Amino acid sequence: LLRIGPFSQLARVTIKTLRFYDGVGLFRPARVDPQTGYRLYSPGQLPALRRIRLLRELGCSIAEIQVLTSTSPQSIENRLQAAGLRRRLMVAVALAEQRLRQLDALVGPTEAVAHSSLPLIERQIAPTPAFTLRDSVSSAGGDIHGMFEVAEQQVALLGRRAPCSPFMLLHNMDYHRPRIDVEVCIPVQTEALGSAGVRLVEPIARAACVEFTGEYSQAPALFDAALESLEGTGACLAGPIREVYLRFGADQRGYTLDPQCLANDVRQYRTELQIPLR
Amino acid sequence: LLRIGPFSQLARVTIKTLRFYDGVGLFRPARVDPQTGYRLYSPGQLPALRRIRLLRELGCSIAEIQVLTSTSPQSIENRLQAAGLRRRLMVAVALAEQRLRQLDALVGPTEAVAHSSLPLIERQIAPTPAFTLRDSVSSAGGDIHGMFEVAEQQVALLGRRAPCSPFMLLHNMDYHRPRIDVEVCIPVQTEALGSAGVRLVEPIARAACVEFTGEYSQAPALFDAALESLEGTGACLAGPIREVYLRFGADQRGYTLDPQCLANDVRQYRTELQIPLR
DNA sequence: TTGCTCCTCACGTCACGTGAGGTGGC
DNA sequence: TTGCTCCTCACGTCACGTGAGGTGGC
Repeated sequence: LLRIGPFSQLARVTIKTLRFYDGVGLFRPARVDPQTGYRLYSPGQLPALRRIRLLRELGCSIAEIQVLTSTSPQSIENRLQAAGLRRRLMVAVALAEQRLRQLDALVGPTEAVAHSSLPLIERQIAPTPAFTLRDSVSSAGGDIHGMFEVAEQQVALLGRRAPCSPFMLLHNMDYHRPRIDVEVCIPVQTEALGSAGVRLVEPIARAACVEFTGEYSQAPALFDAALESLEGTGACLAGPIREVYLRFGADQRGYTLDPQCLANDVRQYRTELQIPLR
Repeated sequence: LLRIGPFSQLARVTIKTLRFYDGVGLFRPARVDPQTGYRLYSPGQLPALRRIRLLRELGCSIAEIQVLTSTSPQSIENRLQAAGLRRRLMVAVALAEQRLRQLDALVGPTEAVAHSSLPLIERQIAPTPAFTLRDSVSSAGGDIHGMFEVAEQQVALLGRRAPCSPFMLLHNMDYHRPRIDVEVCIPVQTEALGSAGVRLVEPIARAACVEFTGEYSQAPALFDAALESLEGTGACLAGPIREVYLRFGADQRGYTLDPQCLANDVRQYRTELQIPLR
């Protein structure tokens, strides 16, 4: 059993949210220590909480979720309700897209400015087995660097490093926030699938790709420019954005990397941005 | 100058919202009667309010809108901000679509149930000049019938009725709400374009169409079924849904309709549902 | 006079977040 | 003992909505 802190990190919700859900009776801890009042959660409760969070993000109110999750999950009513959710979300998406068009009309024809010659290349990205570590970090600091250090050390212990570039998934698809939801990925050999922390990272059917040199802080602006230049094409974002580190710096404490992919000077760093489209 | 009530109807916002915006200084009435305290708005303020509402629906906070609308609308910062909005909305849409897929995965493969043989036909719909009347009405009552009566009477006065079926646009794209945003449309001859209340209703490049017989109350369920049966196709809702009244009842007070499109018995009503797709 | 609209002011709502003041565990 | 985590309780936030109690205009 986990205390509220570790459990909240696993579930990617705040402690405050867990206490709130306990208070309204939506999601209760597995056990409450009668001495201390500490809430204790079991990892087995994660799927239930994930379902609740999904429904919230789909626009359900707490009261609706109470109803949906209190009845047997296999009941027909439940499925019908789920169908209603589908419709609701489709409608929400359609309304959002309509507003997008209204916004474009309001701002006026985005002259040729944005459609400058950004060297966007469309590619397919193959599925990749990788050791991954996911966390919500400050977009400012060097937290991601630390995560890569830990991940490389773990892979070194595993002894199945694949000779490919490490990369990162940006799950919230948006650089412009104080905190971002990132998953750092170290490619490993296929045989390592099944080890703890290793998963098959999904392929991308259609990715718009750009490379850049130097500081990582350029990525957000480049991402914006890429989205802008896709404006008239009707393309939509279709999943987490990836940053692939072609040449980068590393501490190499407890592991060793191929010197070909390393650079001492930030100005020689080389990174590719991959934007999944539909 | 209009009092708050009529202005709120024109702008499709509540009186409470207008008072709230006045209170926080976001959107002020053109004049306030010093005697009564009555707020007086000019129709010329409508575009500004529409812009504010659009920004709200795009997810801007009141504070952000204050900043965006206080500077000159042509300033470069403003356009950049608008670009940021574009990104924000694209990201929101992508996240929503991702959740849609998660939902489908959660509910499990929607067996062959929904994909039953709904006779959906894809068609193009031509642009149509029409006299239109738009309002937010209760989805339960017969308010829409009343709107059609008024509209037909107006068109009779105009004397340019086109021999086509009247129809309705459901702007919120969702039947399942207490109040719906509808625009009733009476087709008129092209020459009537320019008369008050007459506009060219947009074409639909791709519409999924179904006809049904009898009570209008069947439309919501049919709409749901249509969306469900489109599930695997990747199609998205692309605009307001239309109901076309092929055969229907009418009071004909002050106007006369072609008997071919009329039915005395509800059971002989004939309606087509047109769902714009992308 | 009636019925409708408008006013202000205070409080409610929704899903949490913030912060104070205090305790438990290593 | 220190530093960290946890607790409760009360209040704050955001963008309005609700309702009371009262006035203006035809």
